[in-house]
Amino acid sequence: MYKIKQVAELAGVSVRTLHHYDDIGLLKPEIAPNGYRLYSEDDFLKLQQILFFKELDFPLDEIKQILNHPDFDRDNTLRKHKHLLEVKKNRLEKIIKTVDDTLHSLKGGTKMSKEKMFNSFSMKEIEEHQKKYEKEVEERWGGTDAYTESVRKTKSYTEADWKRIHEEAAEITKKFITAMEIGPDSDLAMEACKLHRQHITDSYYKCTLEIYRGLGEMYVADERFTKNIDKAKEGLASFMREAMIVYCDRAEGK
Amino acid sequence: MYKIKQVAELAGVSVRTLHHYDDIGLLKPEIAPNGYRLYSEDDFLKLQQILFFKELDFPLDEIKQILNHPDFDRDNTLRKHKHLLEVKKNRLEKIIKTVDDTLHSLKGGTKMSKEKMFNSFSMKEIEEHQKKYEKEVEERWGGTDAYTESVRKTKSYTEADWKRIHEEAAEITKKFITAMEIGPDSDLAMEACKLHRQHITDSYYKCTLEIYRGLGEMYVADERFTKNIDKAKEGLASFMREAMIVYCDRAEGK
DNA sequence: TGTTGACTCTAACGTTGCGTGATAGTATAG
DNA sequence: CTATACTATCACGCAACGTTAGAGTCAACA
Repeated sequence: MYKIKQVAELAGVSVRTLHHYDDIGLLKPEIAPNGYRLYSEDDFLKLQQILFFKELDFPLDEIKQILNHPDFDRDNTLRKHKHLLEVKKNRLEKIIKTVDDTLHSLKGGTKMSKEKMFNSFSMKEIEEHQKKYEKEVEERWGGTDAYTESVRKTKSYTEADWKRIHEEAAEITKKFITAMEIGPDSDLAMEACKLHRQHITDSYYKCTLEIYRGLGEMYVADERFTKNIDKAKEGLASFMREAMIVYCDRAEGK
Repeated sequence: MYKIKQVAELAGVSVRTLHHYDDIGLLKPEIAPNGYRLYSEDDFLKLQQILFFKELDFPLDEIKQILNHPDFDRDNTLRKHKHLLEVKKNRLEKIIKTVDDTLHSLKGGTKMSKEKMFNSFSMKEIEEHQKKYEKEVEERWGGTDAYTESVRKTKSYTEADWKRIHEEAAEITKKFITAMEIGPDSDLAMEACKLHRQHITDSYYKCTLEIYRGLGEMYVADERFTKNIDKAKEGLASFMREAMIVYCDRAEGK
């Protein structure tokens, strides 16, 4: 475990930066009995990810959304980083070329067009890739509006908010696990679904029956979701899907 | 001549950005009778320089200092840009390498050291080059303290301040030109030196006799200074140097 | 045991470079 | 003459910290 100054020095960031990341819920360390922050090895890995995202000019809010997402996949993310960094490098090479062209032009070469003078500064391509990245994250969340609402809502969440949300989620997971012993159409399973759906609506975005049904499918169709959910109990994702289908069918009068 | 929206679109910056650059005195266009801003071809060249500096993360205050400096040399500056951009590109390549190393580590490769995880993010080398750049600019200004005072002072100058300063400078130049007809040790030449030195002290930094003497030497030793000053009249730089030496000798009782 | 310097905490103001919105004047096309 | 687009200034807001202040904690030292 490391104290804050040690982390700052090893990572090349300031103590203030680490305070800020803690305050906004991006990188929250353990707290010692004396109130000091204590950072783990895993915190270092997370910090490295954060710095990769920062290098690509992602805003901290968005980095937080991505890193805190249930289906966050480090390998996949790193591959995307590499690609975006190559795009950024290409842009830099274009700017260097523009410097050369400008030098040549000043030496009595042909006059440069405005387009040639300025197009290398454009962030368009990088922003397009960022948007594609965001869209990919978004597609797992059930809809553009839902995603937007989620981002808007979670933006203002305090530490206390997050703590409560995570506790609620843990309680709901317990109910689902207990219901696994009974059946996906049991009263307990239905109650768990009701609470689950309500939790998503309260904390993230309005979860319609359509979205909820699609979410159940995703829990199984996307193995990253499955793997993450099954961490709590093997087979939980599959069970939740079944229960969610029953819940939605009943709610729709089927 | 171009209106603001045209410039914004051609250069890929926002109208607000151009307003801001006007407000802070970085890029000041002509004003049409109807109050609209009008940008010239030369403004485009200047804007391109600004974007090169921005790409290298120079603060706008500093860009302004550099661009408004009497010995600003576009060729030399572009060569430095190219070099700094290469340094920035090298850093990016190191970050890409770190991504690869991290991916390899995650695949069961050896555990990465903290140093290996974080050292590529360092801005140290870039900052060192920026400092070297700044120091070079600084060395032409007669001393570290003088430079610092100048930056501090000019930071808060308004448009009206700059206008007055430039008018004063023009009047002083006129006196020097008239004094060329008489001699470097004439009363008029001495008066011009007195006003010149006072002008520098009032507007930039405390100009001691030592600094003033050194400035005179520089006006001739550095051909960029010479070229710039001689724009007003051929041979003016050399004449000013002689007059400044006489002025300093007399002030020191030689 | 007390002192001291280093390190830690929280709080809050300041900085930079615009984005955004409001209000009002100017220009041009229909 | 009207509507729309473009222009002006003004001012608040934002993100991501830097910086400073005041106070608590810890370990080394006298």
